[in-house]
Amino acid sequence: MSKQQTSINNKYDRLIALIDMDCFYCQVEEQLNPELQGKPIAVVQYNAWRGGGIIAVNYPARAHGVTRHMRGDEAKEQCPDIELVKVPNIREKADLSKYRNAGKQVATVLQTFTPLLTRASVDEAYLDLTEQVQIRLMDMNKGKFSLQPNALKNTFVVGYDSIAEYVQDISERITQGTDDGSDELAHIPEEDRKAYKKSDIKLLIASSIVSEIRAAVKEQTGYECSAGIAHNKILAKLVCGLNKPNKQTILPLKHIPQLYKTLPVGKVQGLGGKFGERICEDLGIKHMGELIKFSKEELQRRYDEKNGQWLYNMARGIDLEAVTPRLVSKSIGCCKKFPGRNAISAITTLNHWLHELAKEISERLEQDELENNRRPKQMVVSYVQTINNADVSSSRSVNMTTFDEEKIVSDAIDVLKRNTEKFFKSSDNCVLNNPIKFLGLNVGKFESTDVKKGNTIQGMFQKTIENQKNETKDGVETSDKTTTDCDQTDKPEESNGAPSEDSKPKEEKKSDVQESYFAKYHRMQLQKKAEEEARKAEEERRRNEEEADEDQESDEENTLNNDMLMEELKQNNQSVQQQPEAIPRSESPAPSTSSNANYMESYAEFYKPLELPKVECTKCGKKVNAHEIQIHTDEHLAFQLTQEQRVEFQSQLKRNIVSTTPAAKKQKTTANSKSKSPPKLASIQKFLVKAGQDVTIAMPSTSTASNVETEKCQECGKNIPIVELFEHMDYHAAKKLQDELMKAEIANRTNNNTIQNSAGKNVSAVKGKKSKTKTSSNATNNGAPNAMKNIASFFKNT
DNA sequence: CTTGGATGGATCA
DNA sequence: TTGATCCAT
Repeated sequence: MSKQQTSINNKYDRLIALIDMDCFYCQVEEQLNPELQGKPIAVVQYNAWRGGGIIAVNYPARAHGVTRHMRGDEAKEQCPDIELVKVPNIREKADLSKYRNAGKQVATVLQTFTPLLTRASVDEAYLDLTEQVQIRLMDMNKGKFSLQPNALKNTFVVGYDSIAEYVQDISERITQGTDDGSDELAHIPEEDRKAYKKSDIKLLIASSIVSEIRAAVKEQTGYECSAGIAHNKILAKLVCGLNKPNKQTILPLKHIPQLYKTLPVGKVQGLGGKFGERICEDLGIKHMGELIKFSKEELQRRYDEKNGQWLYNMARGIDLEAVTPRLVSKSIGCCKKFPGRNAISAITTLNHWLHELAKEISERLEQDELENNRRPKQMVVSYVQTINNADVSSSRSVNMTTFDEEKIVSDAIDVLKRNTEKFFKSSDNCVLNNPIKFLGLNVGKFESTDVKKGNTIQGMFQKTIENQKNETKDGVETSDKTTTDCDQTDKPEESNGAPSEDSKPKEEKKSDVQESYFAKYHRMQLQKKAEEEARKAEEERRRNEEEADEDQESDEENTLNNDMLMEELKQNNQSVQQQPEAIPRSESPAPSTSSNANYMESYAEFYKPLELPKVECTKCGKKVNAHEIQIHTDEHLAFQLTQEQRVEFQSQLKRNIVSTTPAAKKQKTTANSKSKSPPKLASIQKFLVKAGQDVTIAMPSTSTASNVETEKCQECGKNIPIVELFEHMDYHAAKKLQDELMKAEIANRTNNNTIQNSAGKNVSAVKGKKSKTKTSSNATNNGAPNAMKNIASFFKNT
């Protein structure tokens, strides 16, 4: 099945963030060994040969010119002070479980903000924040939320010198009204204008949420990350890399062309390989911007319908791929290369390595089952052999029934024998006919072990919710009539100190219910730790031996006494490396984009369902589309869950609202006191009317059919059809923002603070033209509460 | 002497 | 569905 797509009509409606951990492995190591903090480090695996292969470099080291693709020794040359941290070996194989666990920890935090996230890799996740932005817009409207400087910290905007200019730009466009922006909008197709106009406000709000997310990640895990915020995945990913580390970048629609102008085609995800190269050659282009010249027909003719359509869209900054909720990987695998002479040629060697791989798989599966209640149905054995000097890769699958190591091994051997012609050398049935230079075991096709719910998405949601319920059981019970805004009573702040040093995953502490699960989990952790210790000792001993041995053959051969067999094979394998012709194959895949209808249906499951049966939410009483109820409930739960974690934020936020601006204070009190009574006409509106200025965002017309379900707008008292409520609230929120901005302008006259763009790291191509003078005082607003200022302080004096 | 190694996702015939 | 291949980090 093709990937889920959103409707082309929603192309500017979604708010997507990519969160990417900064040099993640290094951060993990630094946290594990605080002595390393601040020093240049790199993480290497297998440091026997030339200092080992670098798999991560921290920023101090990068400053010295150390990059990945270097060996440890080269890094030392570049940066003599560098600390090379070696990935531990388990069973003579690099063990990355540390990083997997750390990644899981991060994902756990991310999950509390939205269920709509895809874990893209161990250190990256896509989040769809569309609904959260809507909620926040409403909160803003109710005065429960206002943008604070902290929310804009470390934030960059493509095309602007600073976030301040961006905010100001938004402000100006709002106050100047629709007509003034028509220059800009003139090129925008009529049907897109509405979304286009709201884009910047929403991106800004999304960015403020991302700020909180990143702060929460930092607070709860100790890890720093960067983020990109845009209307789709690919652009979010793209801009995430623009400012690093520990920064986030917004991509406004308006500046996509500018960004594209000098953006090498290969930078776009999906175009980094052969397909991208082929495009550049075929079309004689280098930059994304040049792609816009080509018609959809031509692109489709050259590259097939799907790829052509996708390219056509991408050239316009459009990517419709949905963020599908997925927290756990679809497959679990491990593999190892046996390069050159190390190629496996003896059956005993093969057996040995299969056992090692099987052990790892089996262990990880056990763990996985505990955590995720699932078992794989299938195992894939993949291998690369050298057959008369050419590499041949193959893979075979077998059904999987048990995690038993022996069974896994024998199955693997079976498929190998079955599918490798003349498995053994004719002379000797101990020697493989074709040496194996790569071996991998991969399991997948998971099946839920939870018999009640299948492994349908619905079921998984259900289960997630149940887990969360259990974890919060002692906390918030149902029945309280809180809305999703979750206006909580202030709790005493508990200093959520630095992340604990102990290496146990955080999940453990989360709860004391579900004894058996955690007991089991804990036991496994301890056991694993013990085993690790033992292995470390063993490893240490062996390394010492190796170091004594000047002629560094690989560990494997030393361990296995099949040198003679190897020698025999060396003769045959005086390999000439052959460069396979770099002829582009047939259509390389690009992310799919068939613009067929009905993706809305699939996407809608997670986003905005159309008219369908409704059910009443037991928590807020709101009527929700039936198949949306789980997500809706999830939201409540997410808020409940994160209450403790976020109470600090929230109360801080409130204090700031109260303490910074009298106006904000007033807003807040009115918001609280009015409760149900029809709101007095918001002062903004009056102000606006008085000022005789147009509003950018016109009050959306509401349908008046009598049979639609409506809800009374808290702000203006009108009955608004539920389906239009979000949009309606947008309208108010936009005005609120405008109000904020105007107040800010006023305040600005007495307040000179500006926000400083911390580094000149902007992509040169996308630098804004306007470079207004900035005060050079590095007005940091970190930390100190009284340094927290209202958004007003972010305006420049012009 | 190994176009980095381990890992995961996705596409296509 | 399977196996080969590509892509990304």
